[in-house]
This record gives sequence, C-alpha cells and structure tokens, in this order.
Amino acid sequence: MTQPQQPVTNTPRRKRTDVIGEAIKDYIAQQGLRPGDRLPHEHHLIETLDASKGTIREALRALESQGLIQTRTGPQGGTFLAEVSTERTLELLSNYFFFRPPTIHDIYEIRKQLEPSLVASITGLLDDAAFQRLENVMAFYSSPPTSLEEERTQRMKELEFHLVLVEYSPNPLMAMMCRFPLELLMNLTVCQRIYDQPYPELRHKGLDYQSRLLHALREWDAEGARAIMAEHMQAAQQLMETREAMLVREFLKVGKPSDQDQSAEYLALRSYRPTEKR
Amino acid sequence: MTQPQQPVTNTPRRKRTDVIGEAIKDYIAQQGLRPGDRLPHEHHLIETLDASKGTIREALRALESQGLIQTRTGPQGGTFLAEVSTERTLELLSNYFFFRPPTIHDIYEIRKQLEPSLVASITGLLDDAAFQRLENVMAFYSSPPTSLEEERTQRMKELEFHLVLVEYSPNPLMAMMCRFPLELLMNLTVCQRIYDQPYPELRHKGLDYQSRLLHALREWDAEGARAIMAEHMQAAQQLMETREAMLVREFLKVGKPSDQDQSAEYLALRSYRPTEKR
DNA sequence: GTCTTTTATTTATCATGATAAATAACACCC
DNA sequence: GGGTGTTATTTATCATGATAAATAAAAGAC
Repeated sequence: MTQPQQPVTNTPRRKRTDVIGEAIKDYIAQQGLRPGDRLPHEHHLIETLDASKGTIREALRALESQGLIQTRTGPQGGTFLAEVSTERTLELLSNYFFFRPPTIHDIYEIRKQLEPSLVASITGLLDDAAFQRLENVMAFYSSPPTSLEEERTQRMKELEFHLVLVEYSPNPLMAMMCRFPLELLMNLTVCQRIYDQPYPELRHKGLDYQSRLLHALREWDAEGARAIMAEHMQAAQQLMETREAMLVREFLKVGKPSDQDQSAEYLALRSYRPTEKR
Repeated sequence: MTQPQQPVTNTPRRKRTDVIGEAIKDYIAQQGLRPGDRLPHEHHLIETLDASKGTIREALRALESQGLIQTRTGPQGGTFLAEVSTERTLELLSNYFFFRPPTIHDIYEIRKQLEPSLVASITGLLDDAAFQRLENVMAFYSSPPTSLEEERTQRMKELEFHLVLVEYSPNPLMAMMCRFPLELLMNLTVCQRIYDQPYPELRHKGLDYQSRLLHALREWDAEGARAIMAEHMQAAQQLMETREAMLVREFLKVGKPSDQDQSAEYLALRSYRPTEKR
C-alpha cells in the first residue's frame, strides 16, 4: 500500500543472539535464580559464551525489552533478574492486537464472562482501605461532567474502578485477563470516540450498578455481587455496542464516495493506539 | 538465596535504545505501515536518528524480540514490519507467570468461564474439515494408553482438542485468552506430574464430554454446547484439583524434615517450565 | 527454456577501543 | 554524626571497520 511489499519467503534461521538469550534463560532456570539475583557480567558472558560484545549486548537488550532483566550502571551494578511487571506484560500483549483490534463486542464477551466471577472471588477480601479507594474513584463521576474533557476523565475513572477491583484478586491469571480488556477499552480508537461524546446514561447506570456492587461486597454477598456485575456488563455492552453502531453508521453516511478514503478512515476507527508512556 | 541480592533502588532512566524503539513505533503508526512493509535501512536510521550502529541494532533487536519486526539479509533484505504471532505472544505472556505460577484452581476458574462461551460462539462456524480435525485428535485417546509415554501424549492431545476449537473463534481476544490457560496446563510442572500418572477416569470422562460436544456442535445447538463444556470444565477442575491435592499431600509426607529442601522442592512443583522451542 | 553459477546487496557477527553517565563506597570536613 | 565531595566500577553509547552469511537478481551454460 504505502511501500513495495516483500514476499514472505524466509525460513528465519536462528540467530546467535536468540541462542544466547535462550542460554541465559536456561542458566536462570538451572541455577534456580530469583528476581533480584545477579546475572554474570557482560565481559564474563563474552568469555563463556564466546560471542562479541555487540552480540551479547543485543541478547541482553532483547531480554530487557521483554521485562525479564534489568541493568544498572555503577559499582555493584550489572544485570539483574526481574519479575516481569504487569504494565510491561499488558504492553507486549497489546502488540498482538495492533493489527487485529478486537471489536467492542469481542471485548465485552470477555468482560461479561470474567468480571462477575472476579467480584465473587474477591468478596470478603476487601478491607476498609479498599472500599475507600473505590469510593474515591467513584467520586470523580458522582456528578455530571461540566466539560467535554471531564466527560473523558469520568469514563477513564469508571474503568479505573474495575481496575481497582482487579487488584484484590488472589488469582494472578484472572487479574491479568480482566485487566487486559480494560486496557483495550482505554486505548482503542473507537472507544475513545465513543467516550468523547456526552453519554449521561452510561454514567448514571454505571454509578448505580457500582453502588449496588459495593453494598453487596460489604455484606460479603458473593453471589449478589456476581449477579450485579453480570447485569452491569450486560447493560454496558448494550450501550457501547449501540454507540459503536451509531458511529459506524454516521461514518458511512458522511463518507466520501471514494472507497479508498472510506476504507482508510474506517481502518483508523478500528485501530488501536496506545497513549504514550512516560 | 543463591547469590547476594541487590536492593532494588533504581529509577531506571530512559535509555537511548528505548527512545529509538518508541520512535520507530511512532513512525510505523504515523506512516500507517502494515505488516510486510519495509522499514528504513540500518544506515538510514543511524543518520536520521543520529545514533551509532550499535544503539540502532540494539533497538531493532528489542523490537524483534517482541515480534514486531523481522529482518532479512541479502538484496532487498532489511527490516520489515511483522504481525506478532500467536506463539510469540503466548511466550511473552508466559514470562509474567514465570515467578507467579497460577494454581490449577486459578487456571480452571478461567477455563470454566471462557470455554463454554467459546463453544457457543463457534457453533455453526465449523465445517466438515473442522469436525474431521477434531475427530482426528480424539482418535489419539479413544483407546486406553499402553505405556506411560502414551499416557502423556494422550493428555496433550486432549488439550489440543480445545486448542483446535479455539482456532475457529471469530473473537481474537477470546481465542488468545482461551489459548493461554491451555498453554499453562501444558507447561506447568505440577500439571506435568499429574499427567505423568495413569488416570483412566480423566480420559474416559473427557472422551464422553467431547463426543457429546461434537454432537451438539453438529446440530448447531449453541446452548447445548455451552452447557456441555461447562459441565466438562467443572468435572475436569474437580479431577485435577483432587490430583493436585494428592501430589502435595504425598510430597509433604515424604518430605525431608529440613525446611530448606522441602521448600525448594515444593517451589519446583509450583514452577513453570516451558518446553524448549525448535 | 530451464538449470546452474556468479554477483551484488544487505544484515550478522566479530573486534576493539574511547568517552560518557550513573552510582555505591569511601574519605573528608565541620 | 551528618553532610559533602571524590573515586572506582560498571554499563551506555559512540565510532569504525573487517569478515561472514544469506539471498535476490543477473548472467551464463546446456
């Protein structure tokens, strides 16, 4: 499209850096290293693995970009084993969906299944501080927005409410899988468009569900909490899909006759654009 | 434990390579590049980004390790934008759980929620070839295993049955989230231990559920398929957790009095060890 | 025309060394 | 003791160039 494409012919042979990366991972597993433990120095790796400085550094950089290691300069510096962070993982996972952005429907299919289960599983695990945090987040959208910017902030905070709940899950797998759809909602272009429009109903309903949810959680009513979240997700899906359909319809109506432009803009609507970090 | 630990003090400043990686990503987004499109040559990046060869190469390697780009040597070679593969994503996701392996319970909490929904959503989407594939996989465990090795193979094939189903999901998010728990089951040490023991009941029940599931899918009975899978997951969870408890109990019984050894072995049991690729 | 060989192009790796930046540990001053 | 400056250590980056490996395209053989 934009540039001459290359036929995908290759049988990508294993590169030295990949082999070295694997070797380091094996070393970690074999030595039973834990996060924080030190890895051999650069020059030591050069000797034992018989590779040049450049190759070793490329291998280490690859591991670092995956979040597996961290390096520090200075005395007693060097390479250290790290625990991959949640943020890094979400970022890497996002890459997969860069060219296959899920639809709103796709996302809510997951949320509908997982989040009710999530709240049931954290029932009884929330302390006063947790409830306080949740209420603090809710405070951001307890009254109608006064500007378009606040509109957007409120939507983000509504999603943050769910992210806070996730933090209390004892199941790391469940936590990650609940976080990711939320991450997508915060970054998908189409969602940002939807969120950028006033939508009082969304706020109202959300607030109501969340209040009821907090009540159930305080009463240690796991099944009640599950049911409320299920309803909440169902309703949110409905609202969001309606809005999505409106956006697409509206777009198709005003779209230029040229297929080219139309498809390009449509693709933009369907794209995933994470906000810049740091 | 194994080596002197370092206190985690750092505020890891942004590195040049990271900045360059971001710059390249931005370039991709801004130019609207698609998978297969060519990225600028190494020497061109050196000039425009004003960095040395080593730095540029480290940045490209980081992107490559994330699966975002591929490089090819030779004329018309260079760096090309890639679509991150499913395999690569599962691998990167696995890293997160390297030091936080989920329990069997954790995994089945996800499977119970998602897989029934998955089969409901693929009902009506399977063609003859699909059914053929599923039956071919089932054939591997239609009769009792004759060796411990076959025992293991059969368990892997049972999981593969689910992986095949996943392939027909129209929801990429659902697909990824169903795949990952299966990947974990195939690689968690504790699962491998469980799978290494004879367990005729598992095979029997699994076969039964899967036959009924196929029947429902052929009849385009989405809700029936959903219900069968829900039952299947519930039963499998029960069986697996029972086995896990047995393993742990057995282990605690024969465990040496030394806390040290015991915890080390116990950790091993709880560890995640992916099998080597390629 | 089809197969084989050569050639040109481009990344991959090796090699080496210099300078910059970060920072823990030490020495010093008050 | 408590703050301050110095030093040593280690990675980060830059610079440069040579050789190796892969491979598409061109040239040549039959």
